[in-house]
Amino acid sequence: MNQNNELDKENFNIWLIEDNLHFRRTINGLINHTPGMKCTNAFETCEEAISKLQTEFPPEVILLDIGLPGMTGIEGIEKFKMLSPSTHILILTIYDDNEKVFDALCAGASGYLLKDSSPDKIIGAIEEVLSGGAPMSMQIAHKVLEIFSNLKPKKNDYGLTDREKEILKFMVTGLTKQQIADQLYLSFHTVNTHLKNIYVKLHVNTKSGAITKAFKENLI
Amino acid sequence: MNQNNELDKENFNIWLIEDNLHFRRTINGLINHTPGMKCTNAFETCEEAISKLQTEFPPEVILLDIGLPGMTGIEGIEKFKMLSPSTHILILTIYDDNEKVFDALCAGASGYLLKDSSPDKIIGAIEEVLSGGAPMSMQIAHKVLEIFSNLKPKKNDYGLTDREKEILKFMVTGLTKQQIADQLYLSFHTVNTHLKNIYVKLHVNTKSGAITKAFKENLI
DNA sequence: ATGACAATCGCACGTTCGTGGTATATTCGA
DNA sequence: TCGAATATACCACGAACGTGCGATTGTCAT
Repeated sequence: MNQNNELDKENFNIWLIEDNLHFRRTINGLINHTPGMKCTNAFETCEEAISKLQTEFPPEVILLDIGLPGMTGIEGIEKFKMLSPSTHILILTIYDDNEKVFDALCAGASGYLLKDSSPDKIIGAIEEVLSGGAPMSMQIAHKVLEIFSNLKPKKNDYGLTDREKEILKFMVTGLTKQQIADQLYLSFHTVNTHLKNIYVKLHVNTKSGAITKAFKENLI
Repeated sequence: MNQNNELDKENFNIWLIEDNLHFRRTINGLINHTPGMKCTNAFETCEEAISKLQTEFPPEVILLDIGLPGMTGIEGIEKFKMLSPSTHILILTIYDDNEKVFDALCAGASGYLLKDSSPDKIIGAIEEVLSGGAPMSMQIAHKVLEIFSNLKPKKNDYGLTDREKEILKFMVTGLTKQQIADQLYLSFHTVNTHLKNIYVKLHVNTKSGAITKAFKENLI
């Protein structure tokens, strides 16, 4: 164990989860014909892989399809990441809709490949994951940045003044009017007035409404 | 204009914004020695580039440094995107901290390269951007996915029951207890009790606090 | 079948909020 | 220099909230 010759040989264990038999065999063969990699397990479902995790050491990389029968790949990612956080999960799927991509990456996937990727790309992606990268198909990378740019609406601040924004921030922390007044060395009445003005500008009439709007429209 | 021979020749205009003279010259030369690309302008600051945009047609791609004197690259991205939404902005910088990466991509950058990228990679990235991709250095891609996985804490739901989560959702919409009761065909007292229990579980004691927590911890 | 939990309903009391007013000082651009 | 906007402050009253006590019903696993 001390003389770890696995690392010297760079013989990495890779698991494959893919319900399509043909594709499973193809990828399996591809990996096993690559020096330094070994596909030690190939499953049809996440459930099988998870039960195997109880008895075997986790692999360095799991190649995972998303559209699986039974447990969906997204749920699978979360499970795997719980059972073996250091295992890299590389998505290999036909799905490229924003929702799936977003969910998979949020769940902790280390990369996302589309199934039209060439064998070279797939092997390259595994290597990239092993060296700390985050391989993505071109389309996926594009989608990822798209998601980012939609992440910050940051549009109109409804004409809130600086003071009003400041008070809004305090509101969000859950303070009462009196507590906000104390924090800012103001009179209760002043804070009260500011709140009234904020409500008008945000078209709400409760603290709750103001807070919800603040979060949804990135006013804070 | 109809016989658009620019596209046939694939002669793409590229602008460069970079305050380091040496680097600017290097990249400039690199681009101009690549068939199909032309670095038609090289600036030291975003301000210069923006004023040029008033009189010249925007380029297909802008290579942009982030650590600039005057207007920061992030602000620059927003300005460029406003003036010419179709122009791709490719970040080329030494900065790789999460904050900068996140802000740049949210602002609308189409790619993010680190300055230690090889000339090949830089040219390749420009080509990738032009063909609808989103090139990123390996480290950046990794950070991007890291940001994603931190995006959804989605951890403990504080043991809220289904009913409590449902009521929490209504709370977020700004309804009063009585209104929530009406919506769910419940007594005011029932809703009141649920709120009390929610407060205990979330460790808050106001609607505002519950809503804030709901947003911050993705309970909704 | 017994206990734990969830969901429902009730009352009372003090606190906080939302809203209708009014009013003054300061700042700042037209 | 003269409004307009902003920040500040005050009062009063009904509505809504937060919290202390209850209680009954059903489910579900031990």
